[in-house]
Amino acid sequence: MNINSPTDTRSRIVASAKSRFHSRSYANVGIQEICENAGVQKGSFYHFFPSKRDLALAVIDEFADDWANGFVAEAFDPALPPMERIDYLIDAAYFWQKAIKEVHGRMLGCIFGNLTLEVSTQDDILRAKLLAIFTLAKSRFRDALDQAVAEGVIAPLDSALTAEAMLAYLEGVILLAKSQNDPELLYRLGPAIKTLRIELTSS
Amino acid sequence: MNINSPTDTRSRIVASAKSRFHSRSYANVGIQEICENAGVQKGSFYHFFPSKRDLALAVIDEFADDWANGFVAEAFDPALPPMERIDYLIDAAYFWQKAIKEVHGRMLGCIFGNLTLEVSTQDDILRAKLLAIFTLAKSRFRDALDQAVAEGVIAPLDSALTAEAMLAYLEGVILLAKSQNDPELLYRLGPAIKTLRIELTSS
DNA sequence: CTTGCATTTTACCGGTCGGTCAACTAGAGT
DNA sequence: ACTCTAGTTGACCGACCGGTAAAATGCAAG
Repeated sequence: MNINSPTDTRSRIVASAKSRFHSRSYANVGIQEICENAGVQKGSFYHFFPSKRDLALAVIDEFADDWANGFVAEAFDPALPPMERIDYLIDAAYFWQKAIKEVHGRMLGCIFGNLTLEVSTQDDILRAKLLAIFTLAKSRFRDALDQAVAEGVIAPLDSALTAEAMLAYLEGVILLAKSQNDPELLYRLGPAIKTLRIELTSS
Repeated sequence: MNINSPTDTRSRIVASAKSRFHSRSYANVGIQEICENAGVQKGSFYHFFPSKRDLALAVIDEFADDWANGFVAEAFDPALPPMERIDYLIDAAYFWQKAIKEVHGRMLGCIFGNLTLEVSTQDDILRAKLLAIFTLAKSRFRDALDQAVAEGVIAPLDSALTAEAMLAYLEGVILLAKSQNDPELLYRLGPAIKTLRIELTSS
């Protein structure tokens, strides 16, 4: 029992799966292929993961970590004026997708969105995991909106619903951009996210 | 060479594939399963479709027809005031997803969106087909916006970009609703589509 | 030196994948 | 009657699917 990773087998599996699930799809990528790319035997895979679904859960976790510790942490920096955080996030998403396309030749979009549409009718455990990621993202938007309202930067609104609407819009723009294989759509449509508003209903 | 369909084999295949691709995914549904459900032999399938992809193209076409001749035709009725068409479309999408969930137990979402995220990095022909569907949908939004501007109902805006933003928003809301398996999200977030605005840039 | 456990290797399971093929049936045109 | 062809059948292809099991390693603690 070593506190440091005794081997990097598990992480190589996850790394291989991350890029493949992102660039293709869940069902289209087999365990065999992942293992070959990671230089691991299939029996060894099943030592670390009880099933393919558990690999997907680990992949989602790692992507969520990358996301929370990467540009999203920068975008939602509390030191930034709240509405600028949203601009920053859109910018970051744009540059990220653009960078992926330059390297990979394709707009891969958002894995959370990709996986959601692929598996959420077939696997409630994966769906719940994805939903938790979206719920977290939504709360970042909401915090920014609440602060903007508190500072008088924007007029009062239903921050919970508007945050959800903004997240939906971001996912939708990424979807459409993927259908065009063109990240520039994010640049053109992204900034309109701040025009979305859902009013408070009289309680 | 009969102008009437000599048999309904082909249409039974497509009908079986439509419901399965919609409720699961493209990669997850095999030709064998489709054939069994349609009461058709696999060899017969390949008499009508050169490949699985061609079946997907036919499925997309049929869904697009359903869509264009169904509630979308009603929603985008030129007799309706332009902005009401958009309300109508959102309503129709909500009731449709709700009806599907009541029958099927699941929110299945939009097949065009589902397929886009699943296959568009792997098959440019399918991606192009899906893109054409989105382009058509976009033009319906745009026509409504142009007319609303002409009638002075809304302030001038960039109708092409705003139409695209609205379509993106609709797809995004459906995605999020699917992640929650709850069509009510469409009801709560849908109406905010009319708050989206992209201004004309000075030419 | 031995025990014990985590890891790895290798071979294997039944089933399904998308797709092919040759043989056969049935109906329409001549 | 004969031919042509669209449609249909069922067997078959190699490859791959997710997952299993047992034997072999390596390594660390006693």
